[in-house]
Amino acid sequence: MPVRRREKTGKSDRPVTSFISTYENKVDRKGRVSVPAAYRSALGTETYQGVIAYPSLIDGAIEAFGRGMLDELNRRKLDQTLDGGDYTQALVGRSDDGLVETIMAISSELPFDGEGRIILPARLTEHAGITDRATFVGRGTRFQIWAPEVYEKHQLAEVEALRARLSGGGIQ
Amino acid sequence: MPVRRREKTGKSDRPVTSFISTYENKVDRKGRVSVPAAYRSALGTETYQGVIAYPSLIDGAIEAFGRGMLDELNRRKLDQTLDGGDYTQALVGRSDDGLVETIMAISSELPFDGEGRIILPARLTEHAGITDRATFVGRGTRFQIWAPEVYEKHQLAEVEALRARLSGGGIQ
DNA sequence: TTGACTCCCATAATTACCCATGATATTCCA
DNA sequence: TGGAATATCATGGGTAATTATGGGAGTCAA
Repeated sequence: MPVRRREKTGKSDRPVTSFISTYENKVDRKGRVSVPAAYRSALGTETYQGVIAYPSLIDGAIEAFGRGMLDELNRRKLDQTLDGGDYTQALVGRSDDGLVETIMAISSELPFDGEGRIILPARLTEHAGITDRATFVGRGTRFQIWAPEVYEKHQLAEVEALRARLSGGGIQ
Repeated sequence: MPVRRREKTGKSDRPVTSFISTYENKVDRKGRVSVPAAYRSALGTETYQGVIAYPSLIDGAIEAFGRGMLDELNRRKLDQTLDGGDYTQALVGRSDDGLVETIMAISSELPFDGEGRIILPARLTEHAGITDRATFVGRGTRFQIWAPEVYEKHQLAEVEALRARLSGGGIQ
C-alpha cells in the first residue's frame, strides 16, 4: 500500500480553474490543515479567502467549495423567489426542494489563515474520521476531504467498479 | 403581466448576506443570547445594528434576518405594485395574500447590546420552546433560532429527506 | 421599592495573526 | 551548463485579539 506523498509541484500545480488531483496533508495539534496551493489558486479570484464545507450526505467525507458558489446559490434563490413574487419562500422558507436551506444549515465557513490553512471543525472531522492527516480530492467544481485510509479503500472500489463497467464495452 | 428583468431591478450587484452553519449558545438569566459572530459580520455593512425576528409560520422556531432584508422586501413589493399599476395596494396597504404586511406586524426589532447579544421576547421564546439554550441555524439569506432538542430532531429528518433524493455526491 | 432594561467591565477559552524553518522548485548568471 | 541565490509550500509555535458568557451599576417607569 503506497503512501501518497505530496505531488511534485510541476506542471500540475499551475493555476487551474477547477479542483483536480489528490493531495495528502497533515492536520496539526491546533486542527489546522493546509489547503493545497493548487486549490487555493483556483479560488484566487474570489474576494473572500476561504472555503465552505459540509459533511457529505453520501460518503464519509467532507464536501467543500468556494464562497463564490455559495453566494451564487443564495442570490439566485432570492432573485428567483422575489422576482416571481414568491414571498412565501423568502419569508417562510417552504419550497419543493429545501436543498439550499439544508446545505446552509450544515455548512461551515472556513477562512484561510495567512498560510492558506483552514481549521476543520470537530463536527466535520468526526463525520469523516479524520485525525492527524487529510486527503484532498479534486472533483472539478468542488473538492472533498477524506481520512487517507478511508479514501484509499473508497478509491479502489471506485476504480474497480469503473473498470468492470468499461470492460464490457471493450474500452481499455 | 410584465416580466421583470435583472437590469431593471438593479439588485444583483448588491452582495447577499449569507448566514450559514449552526451554533448553539446559552440564554442567560437576563434572557440575553449572543448572536454568532459570523452572523453579525454578515450584517456588518448595515446601519441598524440588530436583527428582525418573528415566529415561524411553519416550524416551532424563530425566523430572523437583517434590516437590509426587511427594506429589500418592502422595496420590491412596492416596485411590483407600482409596476403593475396597483396604486391602491401601495397606498392603502391591502394585498391579495397580505403576507408581507402580516410579517411586518408580527416582527420585532431586536437591537444588539455592546457584546452582540439580543434579548428574545417572551412571545418568541414561548413559540420556539426556548429556555436556557438556543440553536442558531443559517438558512442563507436569513436564519432561524430553535430550541436545541427540537432542532436536533428536525434536522435529522431534514437531512434524511435530502439524502433520499440525492443521487450524485453533493451539489450539482 | 421592584422589575425591566441599558451600559460598562471582567474573564476563560478560542481563534486570528505573526514569524520561523526545512524541503523542494525555480530563476539567474558567470 | 552547473550551481548558487531566490521563491514557494507545508508545517510548527508564540502571542495578541476576539468571542461567548457572566455580573454590577445606573436609569427609567409603574
